[in-house]
Amino acid sequence: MTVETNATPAPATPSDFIRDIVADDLAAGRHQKIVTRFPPEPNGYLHIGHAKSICLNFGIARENNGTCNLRFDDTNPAKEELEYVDSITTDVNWLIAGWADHCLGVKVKGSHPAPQTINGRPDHYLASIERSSPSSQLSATSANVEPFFASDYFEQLFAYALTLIEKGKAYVCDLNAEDTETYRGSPEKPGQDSPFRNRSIAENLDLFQRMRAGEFPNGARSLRAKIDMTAPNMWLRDPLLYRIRHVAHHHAGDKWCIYPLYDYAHCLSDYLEGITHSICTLEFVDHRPLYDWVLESLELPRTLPHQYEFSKLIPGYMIVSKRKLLQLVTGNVVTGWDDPRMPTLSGLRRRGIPAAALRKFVIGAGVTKFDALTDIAVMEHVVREELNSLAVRRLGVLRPIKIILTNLAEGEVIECDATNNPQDEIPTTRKVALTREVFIESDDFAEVPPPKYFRLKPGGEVRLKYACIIKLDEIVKDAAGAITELRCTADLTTRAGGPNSDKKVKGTIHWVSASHSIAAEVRVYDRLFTVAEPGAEEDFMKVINPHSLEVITARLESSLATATLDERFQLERVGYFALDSKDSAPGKLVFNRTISLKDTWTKK
RNA sequence: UGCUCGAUGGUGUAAUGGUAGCACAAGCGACUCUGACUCGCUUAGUCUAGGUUCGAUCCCUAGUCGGGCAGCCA
Repeated sequence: MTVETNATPAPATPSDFIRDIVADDLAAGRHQKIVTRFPPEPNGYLHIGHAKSICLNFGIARENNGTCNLRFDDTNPAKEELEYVDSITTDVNWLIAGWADHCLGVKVKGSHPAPQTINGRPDHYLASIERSSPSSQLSATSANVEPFFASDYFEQLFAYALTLIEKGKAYVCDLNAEDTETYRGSPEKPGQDSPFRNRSIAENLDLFQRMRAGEFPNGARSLRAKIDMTAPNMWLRDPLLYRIRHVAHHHAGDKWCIYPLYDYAHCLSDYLEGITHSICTLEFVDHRPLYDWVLESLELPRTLPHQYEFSKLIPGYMIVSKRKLLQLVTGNVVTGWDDPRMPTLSGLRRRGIPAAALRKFVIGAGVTKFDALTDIAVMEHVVREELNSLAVRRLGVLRPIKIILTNLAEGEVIECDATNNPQDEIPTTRKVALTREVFIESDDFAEVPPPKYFRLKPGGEVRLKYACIIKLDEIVKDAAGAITELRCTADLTTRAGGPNSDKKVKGTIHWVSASHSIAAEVRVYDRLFTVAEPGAEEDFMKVINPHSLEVITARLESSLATATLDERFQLERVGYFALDSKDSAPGKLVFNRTISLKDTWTKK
C-alpha cells in the first residue's frame, strides 16, 4: 500500500449544500433511504428551469440509491389540464432516460395511500413501486403504472383537515376574499383575527363537512389554519387550507367541490409518499414554517420530510416565466410551446439538443441560494461538446454559389472518401461525388477578400474537403453585374492518394456536387432576445430578436436523403443539425440547426 | 422599510479557521484536408468597516447592495 497522494481527484458527483444535508442525514441514520420528488403543477410546459429541479431531485436520488417520485401537484383544477400531464410526463422521461430512469418513483395505477399502523398509531402511506432489479425498466408511461398525483390524496387530506379542526387548529371562515385580505394586514402592520376564528369545534366540523357536500357557493367559506394573525411572516396569518371550487378535476373527476391549497397539500403529499427531502426554489422560504406547522400539528407517526430551497436557474437571453412564455405563443412570436427557439424542454428537444447536454448544463450551473444569471455560452459549450462526439459529419451548403470545374467533363463523377466522424476511435468513411458543377458556401468566396482570408479569392487556391485543390480562374457575372458562377480548375493530383496530396493550402472548404445533392429546408436559429436578461426588461416583447429564425433552402450531400429523426449531423464547418420532428417528411426534409460551430474567425 | 435569504475574477461555482481552485468567456500560441476539435500559455476575484485569532473567503457585530414574501395560484 502506498501513502495517499496529494492529488485530489475530481468528485464523481457534484457537491452542494443540499447534498451535504442529505449526506449528514444519512450518516446520522435519520433515513434508511432517500426519497425526493419532482412536483410540477400540470398547468403548462416544462422549461429549462424545471430541468435544474429535475436533475437535482433525480440526481440526489441516484447518488444515494434512492427514489425520486414524479408527482403532479394538481390541487387547482381551474388551471390544470390533462394535456400538460402528458407533456410533462414525456419531458421528464426524456430528460432522465439512461441516467436516472431507474430511480423514477411511480405507483400502481389507481392506488391511494393505504392505512397502516406505526408504533400502535394509525398512519397512511403510499410508496413507489419497488423494482425487482435495479435495471428493470419502468417508466411513467408503462402499463398499469402512473405518476403520483396530489389529487389522489384528497380523501386523506380531508381526513387530516378534520383532525386539525378537532385539535382546534383550523376553523371555517366566512370572510370573503376581499375581507380576508383586509384582515390579514400588511408586512408592517399586524393582521386582525377573523370574527369566525373562535367557532366551536363542533360547528367547524359541521360546516366543513357541508362545504364538502356542496352546500355553499364558490368563495362563501374557507377552511383556515389557526396560527397567529400578528405573525411577522404573512404566511402564518391564518392561511387558507381549503377553498370552495365547484369545478371538475382532470384527475379526480367531479367528486370534489372543495380543493386544498398548496401549503396544506404539499407537505402532506410529501409525508404520505415518505419523501425525506422536499426541495423547492427560494420563493418558498417564507412558506417553510407553515410546511412544518401543518405536519407538526397533526402529530404524525413517521419521520417528517423537510423542505430545502435553492436558487432557480436563469439562463441568459431566455425567458422562463410561464406567463411570458405563453405570451410568445399566443402572440405568434413563436409557432408553439415546442418551437425550437423556446426554452421549453419540448422546444429544446425539437431543436436537437441532447438530453445529456441539457443535464450537464443544469448540473454544472450548481446549487446555491444566490440569484445567478447563467451565461448561455456555458450551455452552448456543453451542447457542442456532446454533439461533437455524437454527430456524423456531412457536407452541406447553406447559401450556394456555383462553381464550374472546367477541366472535368460533363457527367464525369469522381468518388471521394469522406470521414464520418474523426472523433470515433476507428473512423469510417463514405463516398461523396465530385462532378463538374459543384456548390460552395457563398461566404467562402470573396471577390475583394478581407485581410487573412483563407478561402477562395481571385487567382487563389483552396481545397475542396475530401476532394482536391481548385484554383479560381474566372468570375462570371450577368448583365446586372451579379455573380452567376465561378470557373475553376481542379488539380486532381492533390487528391487523397495522389502525388500531390500533401500539398498545403491555407483554406479547406465544404462543397456538394450540383447533380449529386438534394435540396432541403434548413431552419437557422438565433437567440430569441437581443438582451441577456429579457425577463428584467420593462417590456420583454420589445427586445425580441427579429432574426431569430431564418429559413433557407440548402444543398446537402445526397446521403442525407435517408436521415432519421434520432440522428445528429454536423454539416462540416457549418454547425450541428437534426431533423425537425414535426415538419420534416421523407422527400421533403426539414432540418433544424441546433447550434453553429464555434467561430473564432468571423467575429474578429 | 415588517420578515426572510444572499454577496468569491467578465459569468457561474469550489475551498469552513491555514497555498483562493475549477469551468465557461476573453487573449496569445501550436496543430489542422472543419478558422471546428485537441493541446499549451496568459489575463482576472473574496462587498465595506470593525472585532475574535498566531492566522479570517470562512466565526461575531454593524453597515452597504441585491433577491423573495401581503392569491381563495403553485
